[in-house]
Amino acid sequence: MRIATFNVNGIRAAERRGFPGWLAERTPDVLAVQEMRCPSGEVPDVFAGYHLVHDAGMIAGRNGVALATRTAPSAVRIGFGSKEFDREGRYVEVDLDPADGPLLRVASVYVPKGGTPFEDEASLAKMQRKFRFLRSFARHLSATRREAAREGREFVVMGDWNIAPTELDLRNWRTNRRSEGFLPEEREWIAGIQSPRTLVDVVRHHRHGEDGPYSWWSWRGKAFDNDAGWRIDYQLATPRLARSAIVTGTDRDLSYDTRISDHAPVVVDYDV
Amino acid sequence: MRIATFNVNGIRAAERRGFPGWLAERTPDVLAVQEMRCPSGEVPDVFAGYHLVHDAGMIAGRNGVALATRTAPSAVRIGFGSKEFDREGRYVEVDLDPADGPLLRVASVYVPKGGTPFEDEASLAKMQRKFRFLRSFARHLSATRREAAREGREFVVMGDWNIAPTELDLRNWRTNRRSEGFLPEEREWIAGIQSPRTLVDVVRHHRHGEDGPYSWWSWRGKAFDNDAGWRIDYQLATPRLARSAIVTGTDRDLSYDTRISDHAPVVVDYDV
DNA sequence: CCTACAAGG
DNA sequence: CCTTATAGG
Repeated sequence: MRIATFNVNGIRAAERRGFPGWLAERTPDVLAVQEMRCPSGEVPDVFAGYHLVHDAGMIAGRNGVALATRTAPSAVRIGFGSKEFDREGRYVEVDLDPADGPLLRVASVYVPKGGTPFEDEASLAKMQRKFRFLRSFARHLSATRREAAREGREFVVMGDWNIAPTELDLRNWRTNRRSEGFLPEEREWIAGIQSPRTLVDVVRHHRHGEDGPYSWWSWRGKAFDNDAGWRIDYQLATPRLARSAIVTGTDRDLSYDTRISDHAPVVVDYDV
Repeated sequence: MRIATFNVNGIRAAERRGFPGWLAERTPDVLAVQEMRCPSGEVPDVFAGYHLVHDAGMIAGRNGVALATRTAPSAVRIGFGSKEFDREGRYVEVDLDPADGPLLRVASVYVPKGGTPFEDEASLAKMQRKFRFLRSFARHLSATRREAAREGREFVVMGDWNIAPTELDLRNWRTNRRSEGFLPEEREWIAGIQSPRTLVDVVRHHRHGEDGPYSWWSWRGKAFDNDAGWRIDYQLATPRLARSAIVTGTDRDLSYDTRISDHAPVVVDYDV
C-alpha cells in the first residue's frame, strides 16, 4: 500500500508543471494534498480514478487540503473542531475500509506558517496564531487516534507541518536556530505528539540518523540545486503501520524535467 | 523616414513576446509607444540606439507613454497642461532637429478608455472622464500644432486614440454603434481635430475607402484570427508630411510567431 | 484573455 | 521567486 503527501503549491499550477505525469507514475493508494489554492469548482481533472475529498476553505486562493483515495471513504471529516481554523482549508480526515487491507484513518493537514517572532508585531502575531493551531490540533490528534484505535483502525496523519523536527531535518540548521519552523517551541511540540506507542514519524523511523530527506526548498537562488532544503512534510503513523514501511522517501530524485512545486512528494510503501 | 506607433500592452511582456525582434526588423526613426506599464527604473534594455523619453505616470502598472528617437530631442514635454491628466503617463511630445530632414515635433498619446455609457454609473463616469480628456487635449493639439508651424516644424501626433473614426475602422460596426470607442460623440471629436489644412489621418489618407487596416483585436475568442478588429491607433500629421507617406500599414501581416501585443504597430514611411 | 500589482509563501 | 486574486484593458 502506497501513501503519499504532497504540498502542490496550487493544483492548477501543478497541473501545468507535470502533476498528472507524477501521479500516473507513482499511483499512490492514498494521496494527501496541501495548498490546493483552488475553488472546488475549478479543480482540474487530474484525480481520475480517485475519490477526492477537498476542503478549499473560505480564503480565496489560499490553503486548501484534500485526500485522494482509491477506496471510497466510509467517513469524512472536514476540520478538527476549531472555531478559529476549521474554515481555512487546513484539515481533512477520512476513514477507509478497504477489502484487502487494514481499516484505516488518514488525514491531510496544512499547519499555518508562523512568522519570525523577533521581527515585528505582525510576525509575532502569526507565530502566536500558529501555536494556537498547534495546541488545538494536538488535542484533536490525540482524540482521533484513540477513537481510531477503538475501531481497530491504523491512523496516519500527514501533510505540511511547517516544522523541521531536528537538526537532521534542515540543511542550514545553525543559521536557522531562530527561524520560524525550527524554533525550540515548535520542535518541542512536534516531538510531543510523537512516541513509540502513539505516532511515529515514518520516514525518520525508516531512515534514522541520516540528513533529510528534505521535502521543501525555497524557489529563490539555488536552494534546490544545492539541496538547501527542509524536511517539513511528513507522515506520522500508528506504530504498527509505521514499522511496516518498506520504502520511504521524497521524489526529489525522480527524473522529472520541471519542479512541480516548491515541495517534493513524500512517498511511503507500507507492507500491509 | 520611418515613424511607427505601437501600444505594447506592457513593455516587459512585449519583450518576452518578441518586441526586440520586431524593432530590429523595422528600425523606425521615431517610435511612439503606449501602455508601457512599467516603472522607469525597470524598462527592459530594448531601446539601445534610441533616445528614450518615457513618462510612466504615477499609477503603478498602468498607462505610460514613450518616444524612442534616433535623433536626440531638442525639446521634451511631458503632459499637455492638464491638472487632471498630466500625471497619468498619457502624453509626451518632443522636438527633433535632424541633420538630414525637416524640423519635427512628434507626440505619443494614450487616450483614456471610456465605458459604455448605457451600462452603469461607473461606466458613465469613465466616458465623461474620457470626454474631459478629449476637450482638454484638443486645445493642446491646436496650440502645439500652431506653435510647431511658427517654428517651421512638421507635426505628427500618434498613439492609441481609443476611437474608431468611421465604419471603415472596425469590422463589426453595426453591432458596435452604441459601444464605447465608436459613439457618435467620439467620432465627431476625432473628425473635428482633423482637416486637410491642419491634421490628416495618414493611413486613412493613403489607403482611403478600404476597410481597416485594423490595429487592435481583443485577446478573447478568435477575434484576431477572424480579423475582427478596430483601427484605434493612428498617426495624425500636418498635411505636407501626411501627403509624403509612401508606405503605410500595420504589422499584422509580418511573420511573427507570437502576437507581441493586442495592438499591432502602425508604421508609415515618409518620403522627406 | 491578457497585463500589471498585491499579499502570501 | 513562485502562487493566487484583483482591477483594468
